[in-house]
Amino acid sequence: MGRAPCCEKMGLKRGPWTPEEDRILVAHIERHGHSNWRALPKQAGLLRCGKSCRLRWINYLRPDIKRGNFTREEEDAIIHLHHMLGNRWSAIATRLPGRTDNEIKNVWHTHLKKRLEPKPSSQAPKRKPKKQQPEAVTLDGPTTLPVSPEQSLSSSTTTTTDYSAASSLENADSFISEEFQIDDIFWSETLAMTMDSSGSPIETGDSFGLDGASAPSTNDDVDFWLKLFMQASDMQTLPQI
DNA sequence: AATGAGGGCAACCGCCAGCCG
DNA sequence: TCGGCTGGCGGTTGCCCTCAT
Repeated sequence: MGRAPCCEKMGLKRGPWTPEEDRILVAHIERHGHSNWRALPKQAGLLRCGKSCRLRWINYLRPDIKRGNFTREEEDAIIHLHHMLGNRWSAIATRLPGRTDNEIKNVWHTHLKKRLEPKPSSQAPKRKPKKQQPEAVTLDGPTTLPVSPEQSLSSSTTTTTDYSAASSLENADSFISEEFQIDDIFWSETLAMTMDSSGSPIETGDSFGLDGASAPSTNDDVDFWLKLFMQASDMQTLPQI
């Protein structure tokens, strides 16, 4: 299975897109669609490779892209979905309408991963957050992970980073919006709903690591967590997750 | 005011899987 | 069945901006 070259390197522009290129790409896609990314730039008169066009469209120009800072709910959703799915950013993105895998990946690496890392108490951040919109959450602040006793579903296993981080986060004393707390009641109800017919909890497996290589071992596991999370979304009055 | 450090994010790179002739 | 082509994905890079000194 030979590998096609990404694009013809010669004569193709790289780097940031100009407003004019954006306009051309959007106009072309609106008129003709994007049935063939490879042929698209030539048809549209763009000196870009098809991959670049696709990326630009998907990550930036698509009309349904939601711009702006991630909300607390979205960040919590990412944390939770990442716990479920690992580094499957596209899968996570499908659960967050308007957000792209690239964006989620960036947010994870720049904000959320740090947030979950245990913070040495003696090391206060030296810099203020770069920018904050009014509705934006404090990126360095604590989060409200849906941690509960029922996480023994997987706590009997060798989960490491997330739970320690979660517990440290739980100990944080900064403001946490009550509205988005997921408490024991939630877990009791949700888990009760996800019992199988025999009344025993669905086996969740033990492979929800962070490295992607240890993603859920079966589709059933993923389905379980996705179902669980969607139910959580319904119950927590989340606007859209 | 200058400058170096660090963070954020758009874009690129390389691999993989599926489709099709 | 095989091999080429394409779209899609995750990892990584590098530029630009902000902040601390």
